[in-house]
Amino acid sequence: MHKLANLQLAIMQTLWRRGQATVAEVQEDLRAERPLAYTTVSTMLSKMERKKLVAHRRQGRTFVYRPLVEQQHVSRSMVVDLATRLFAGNVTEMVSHLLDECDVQPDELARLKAMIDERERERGR
Amino acid sequence: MHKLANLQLAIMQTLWRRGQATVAEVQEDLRAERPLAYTTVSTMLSKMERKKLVAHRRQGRTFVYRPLVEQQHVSRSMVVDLATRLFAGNVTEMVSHLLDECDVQPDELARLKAMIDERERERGR
DNA sequence: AAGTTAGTATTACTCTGGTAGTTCTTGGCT
DNA sequence: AGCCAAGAACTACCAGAGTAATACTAACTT
Repeated sequence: MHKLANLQLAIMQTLWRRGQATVAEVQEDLRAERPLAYTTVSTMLSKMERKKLVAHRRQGRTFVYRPLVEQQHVSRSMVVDLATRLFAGNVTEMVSHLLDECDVQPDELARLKAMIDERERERGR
Repeated sequence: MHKLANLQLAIMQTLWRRGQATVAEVQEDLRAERPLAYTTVSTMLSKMERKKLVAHRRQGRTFVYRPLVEQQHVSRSMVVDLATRLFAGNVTEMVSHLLDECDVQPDELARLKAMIDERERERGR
């Protein structure tokens, strides 16, 4: 069960997006949102490596990191975890809160309904 | 923006459910899921009081705690926070993951669709 | 009145996440 | 060959969550 904290998740996001990245690249990607010292990113990546979230290989003198866990996997476990802790797994309530707060576009709603129909059909069989 | 960690959220849940509670009651409620020393719960409540999450009044020699933040409020901010951090606010994706993992009953799906229809109607006007 | 006990107050310790400075190393350039 | 700079390694520090033992206090019981 992988549950990532704020910064660690942000770092994983850039690794997922790029496939792999050096410390400098991760730092660059995060700069706009949160400007961090080079060594901060580096330290974090080391800690994440200890936890088997990422791995690195050498390329010349620099390290190139790659993710070891899948985005899908992490997303799911975090979403489910929150749903469990907040609503005892009551999905409807969770979705309700989601729709309340983020104001969702009509086409988004349509897509959602389509998705649900899909599931219903699968279930029905 | 209130973002509660694991135990603190669990404690809030019991306060929300009961309206108010003593340390002993909270401890009892949590016992099944996580057996904690009386003083652990007590310490935690003190810390939460410093953060204005709860308040207490005396009743005889014992403290009765009550929540200072609303469940709705906390739920929403935590859900939205996660949606933002995981999916850049893409609600559909979040719901998709939700439905993937928790396997949802048909009547639950129906209720979800109904809810979406509701929103569509509101939006349409 | 004195002792037991339920409960609060105090203190302390560990772990993880986050942040970064300082030092060491080495590859590339002149 | 020797220097320079980029990057890794090491060390350190703080805050917050979680966990609990110990010390103190006052209420009830006999």
